[in-house]
Amino acid sequence: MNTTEKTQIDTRTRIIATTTDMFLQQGFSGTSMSAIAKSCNMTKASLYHHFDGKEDLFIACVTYGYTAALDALAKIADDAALSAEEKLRAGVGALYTTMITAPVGRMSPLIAEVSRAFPNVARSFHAEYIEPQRATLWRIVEEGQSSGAFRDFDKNQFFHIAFGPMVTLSLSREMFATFDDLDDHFPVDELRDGHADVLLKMLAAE
Amino acid sequence: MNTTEKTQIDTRTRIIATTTDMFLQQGFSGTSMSAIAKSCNMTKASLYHHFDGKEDLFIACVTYGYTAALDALAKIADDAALSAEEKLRAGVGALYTTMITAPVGRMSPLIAEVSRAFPNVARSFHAEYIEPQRATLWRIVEEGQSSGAFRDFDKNQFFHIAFGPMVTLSLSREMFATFDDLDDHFPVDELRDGHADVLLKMLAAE
DNA sequence: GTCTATATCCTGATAGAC
DNA sequence: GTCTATCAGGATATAGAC
Repeated sequence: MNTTEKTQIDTRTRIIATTTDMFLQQGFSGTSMSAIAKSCNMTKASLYHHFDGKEDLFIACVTYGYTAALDALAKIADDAALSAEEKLRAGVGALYTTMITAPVGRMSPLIAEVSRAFPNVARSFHAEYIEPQRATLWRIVEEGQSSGAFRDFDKNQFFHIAFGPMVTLSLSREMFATFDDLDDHFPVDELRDGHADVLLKMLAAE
Repeated sequence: MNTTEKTQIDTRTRIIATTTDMFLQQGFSGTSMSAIAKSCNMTKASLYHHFDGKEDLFIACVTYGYTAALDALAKIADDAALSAEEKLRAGVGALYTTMITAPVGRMSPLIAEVSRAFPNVARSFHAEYIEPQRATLWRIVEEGQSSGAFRDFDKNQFFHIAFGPMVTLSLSREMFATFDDLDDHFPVDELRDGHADVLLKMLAAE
């Protein structure tokens, strides 16, 4: 990799980081290309040199961090030292971290915002992020089932109860971000632990 | 009520219905006042005669149907012929209907979209819709607890597991509305019934 | 790769006649 | 209560020099 390529990548990454913050703060439509360029200390024309347009830039922001989030979950699923119950609890913890603090998770409401205008954004989000995540989590459940620790449970039903609360928590925290008592209303750690308890009890073999 | 007042209300209602559809289809920023006026077969100036501005119109759309949704749940909570378990199941059913099919529920992602620009929209949504809904549902739980049918359970924790899946389901269905196999991915009736089972088992006295 | 300058269009909102 | 006409500003995006 020569110097030019490295600089290109750094600039792109820098733009993505700045833009992600702005999208999360002000939404997709609320963030203009002019404002992004200004925050990146460059002109609009330069910005358009690095990204084809606003949609392209948005996709780059959403996609950035996909792999890190998926790898973290996969690592837990593959950890031979953990039991299925321990994996499930750790996996739920990792998912909460991703959804509440990582851009990928916090961007979900934004994806809903743009999904009608750019349906392919929603499609790729589903195919490249949602589905792999569900698949990895389900591997953990199946392992517990074959070892006799977990009972049979409908797959979609499990995802409904497993992902529902954490996605809603993320949405709520974005929605009520202006509340000064946000953590009293939505205490992440406490809700996460209680949620894991419910899931484990729900799956426990009789 | 004289004729003029009646006409005013009808026009307002007509605008609200049309606008709600457009907001749900294209988002808040994706729907312009010009487009709304055209869909209502009037000019922008006439539209501005009925509503102070876009924010005002949005609030009217979100608010429309509040009372109907809250009354439906309250009626179940007050039904003397039902046991706490039956009330909970019926209440969950009513909430699913509201969130999946009624504008109030489907608008949630939109409220997240505009909440940074108009924080008071989020505040009033929380105070006038979320809180009363939680309060009514919690009355049902408390009734079951005092009759000995339900065990003790942390309030926020319960809401986390109760509302999370249904809000996420609504969000997902808006997000992936362009999928042709939407009902295969997110079958409402099935997920609702399974969710109610989980909640009842979770609350069941030992 | 970054700049200045510009094109083109659309936005929310209003004034004032009827 | 509805209209025509218009405002001032901002949106995305591009052309072409350096």
